[in-house]
Amino acid sequence: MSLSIDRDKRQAADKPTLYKQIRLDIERRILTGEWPPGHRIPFEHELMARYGCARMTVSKALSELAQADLIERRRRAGTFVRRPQFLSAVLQIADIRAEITALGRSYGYQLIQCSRRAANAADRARLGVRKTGKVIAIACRHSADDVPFAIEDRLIDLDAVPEAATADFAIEPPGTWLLHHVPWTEAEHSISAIVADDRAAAALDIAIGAPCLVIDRHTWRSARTLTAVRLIYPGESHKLVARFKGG
Amino acid sequence: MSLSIDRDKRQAADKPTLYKQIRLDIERRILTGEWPPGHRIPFEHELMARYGCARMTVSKALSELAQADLIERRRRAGTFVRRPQFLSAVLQIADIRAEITALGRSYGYQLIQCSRRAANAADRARLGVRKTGKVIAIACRHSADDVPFAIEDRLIDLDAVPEAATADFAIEPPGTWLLHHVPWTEAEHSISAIVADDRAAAALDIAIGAPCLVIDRHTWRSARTLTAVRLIYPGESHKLVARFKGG
DNA sequence: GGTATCGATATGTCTATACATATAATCGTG
DNA sequence: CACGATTATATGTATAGACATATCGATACC
Repeated sequence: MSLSIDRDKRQAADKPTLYKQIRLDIERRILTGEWPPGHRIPFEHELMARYGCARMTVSKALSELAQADLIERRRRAGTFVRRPQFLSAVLQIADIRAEITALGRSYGYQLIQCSRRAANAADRARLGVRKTGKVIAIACRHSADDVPFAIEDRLIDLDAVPEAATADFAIEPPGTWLLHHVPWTEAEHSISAIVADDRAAAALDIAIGAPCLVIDRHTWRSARTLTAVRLIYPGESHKLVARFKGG
Repeated sequence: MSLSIDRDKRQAADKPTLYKQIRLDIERRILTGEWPPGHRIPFEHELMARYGCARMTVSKALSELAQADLIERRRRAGTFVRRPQFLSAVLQIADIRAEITALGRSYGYQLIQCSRRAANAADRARLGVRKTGKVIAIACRHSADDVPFAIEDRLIDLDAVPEAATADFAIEPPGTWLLHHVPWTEAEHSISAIVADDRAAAALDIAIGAPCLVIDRHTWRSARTLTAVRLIYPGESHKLVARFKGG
């Protein structure tokens, strides 16, 4: 009673289970435009009949498609193909030490400067806080195979992260320490390009005026600022790569 | 370019069902580091006992976490916490026209050059294809409120996207046309920084040597290259912003 | 016309059970 | 010991049935 299902011919990788066949079949119809955005997908009981299976099985296929944001399910109304999504990229950025070691290169770290002070006006502006308080200001450099990889300029709000007072940033990079000790709930990246000034050029061993990629990252826990960091990478040697799926 | 970003929104007012509670509970333990990468999550039968439910219920929770790449499940061995993606941002990138108009600014578009030709060696390398075939090469400029916003340099594989031959890229930007006519399954971004050469400087009305942000985007449908595009933005006036949640 | 109620309906969650399948661990044999 | 065969086990898929829940539409009421 089950009717034949077109199999994806370009990859015969894993064994097709029924719910995966259903998922791929629907996915194909959506991606080819046969079922355009807004189209109502057949009801679960219709799909049960079409594929000759139990409702839980089609439900599993549809749930995965919903989790992948390809379709939208509404009680009583039915299941619908979602509006075309914008390109959506998952940018995965490990901390720098993990990133370099993951590449199989040796990681080097030099603390350039680390001071503890009462937040001045510039610090407060950068952290986006109003009250005065204590901060730690850190400048350091990361290198891969002894070649400068990035320089880091960081402020940590000591009132929000009091444990940071006990950390030794001469040994462990602040980014790594924070990731392992401080849970965060929100972050914001701002990526831009600058040309190297004399300080950056000297630290990165590049020419003044060379292009650099800049990541400004601000991290919060429940609306409370934890840290603000600026990372400067040589722009020609470094790339941020994001690979993703969409439809 | 203020590529806008928000992260998933639909977790807020969910009534806690059992499987969701289980999922959130495990998610929390992973994100707080209580269960670090490589840690073996309790077996399904242990979780059944802990939460007092059927195996299908914990299985559903674990399956969703596996689909989100937070955990890895191996038959006979168990379920393990994956190497965390420390920072992961969902960048939602509209095509440039939609982006500019969404900002309430007027969109302008100028086609600089458009030609159809047999792919030369450089084209094939850029598209990552072996066979010779026809391509469309396009250069154009996007502006917001009559200020240059970005320049675009694009190749379209005509064998993969034959419909592109009928499009009029003097009227509609190629990115917009593609987004509306060609479904894609995979894409890759590479973000880097360069300094403006004379051509970019002239087109963007900036100084030669000024920093620029570059996005190289490659798009596939089922392992078939569709298009490769390089977008160059003035680096000081535009930023890629990603805001997201995490743990 | 406007509004409150209520029933029908599609999805959402959960259970208990069954068998399939991949593979870590063990056992047996040369 | 080395190595192939066997077994135990955790996950993977599938089922039928039950009840929950959101909500569209119609009906009744003001």
